[in-house]
Amino acid sequence: MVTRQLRINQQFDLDAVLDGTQDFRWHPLGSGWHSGVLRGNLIHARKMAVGIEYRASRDLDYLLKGYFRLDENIEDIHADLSYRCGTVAQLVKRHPYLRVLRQPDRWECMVAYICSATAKIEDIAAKVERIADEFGCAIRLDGEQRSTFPSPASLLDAGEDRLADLRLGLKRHEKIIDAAERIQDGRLNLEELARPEVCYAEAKRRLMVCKGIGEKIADCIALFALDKTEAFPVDTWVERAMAKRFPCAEGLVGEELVIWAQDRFGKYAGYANQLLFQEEREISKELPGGA
DNA sequence: CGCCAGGGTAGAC
DNA sequence: GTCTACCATGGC
Repeated sequence: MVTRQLRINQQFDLDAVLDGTQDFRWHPLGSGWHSGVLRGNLIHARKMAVGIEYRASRDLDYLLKGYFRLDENIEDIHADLSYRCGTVAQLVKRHPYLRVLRQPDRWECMVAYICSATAKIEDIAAKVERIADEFGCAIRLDGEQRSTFPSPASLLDAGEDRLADLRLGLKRHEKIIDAAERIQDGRLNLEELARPEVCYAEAKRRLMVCKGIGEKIADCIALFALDKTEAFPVDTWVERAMAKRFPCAEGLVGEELVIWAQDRFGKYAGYANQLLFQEEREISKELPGGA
């Protein structure tokens, strides 16, 4: 067991980062602590003045640096986005600590977003947790027990019926099994798609072959798990946010809107996407029912 | 009880 | 190409 401080030499706020809802496997523990599962590691973390403090079974500094994208300079990205778009410049000021996570378990991320269609955030988290608790391995830390996320092989082993018993809704068990089979037999290789040589469009195309993965979910996986920062997932929130702020993009649907956004926001369109998403969510929290 | 919540798909026109 | 019903589940 280790307790470590990870010093972060750039603007960073763990609470704000985890308030973004890209990774569904974090929940609050009280007293500012958060519990999460990263690549099979149970971790307890809290915000510090100059970074974070965490407890885990081993040193996770390297893993966390990748996860939080500390290898890139967020200020440069903010500057680029702000130069390209005044509207996004305002959003950067309002959400300076928002980050796009690079999720280390690509498979888990894929399953999580397959579970995301027409579900509320808490429901998605609950579904992912149910899958882990049922088919993953128990892991413990300081009296808390959670579960690793099961591999494709583990889920195939368990079988579609047992997955269906979890009541994931919208025939998600079929879609998850289909994805697991593709990974298992090599038709789909997430590690390869994550390589920089594989471009965004190609990665997205390969993902969309899978059952239950359309434009939006493919973009989520590409952005959060495959390191394609130009991915631009258009859900109902982003659609609303865009309609309000970019009347000139009115009428664009599906891929047309994605291309428009990438043209305007550039290589880090995904960051602009998350800023729009976060802002829209906060607005709706403040004014329930407001258009 | 009716409504809605991070979409995707097949079938109809 | 665009529109529609349907897919399930839980919470309010």
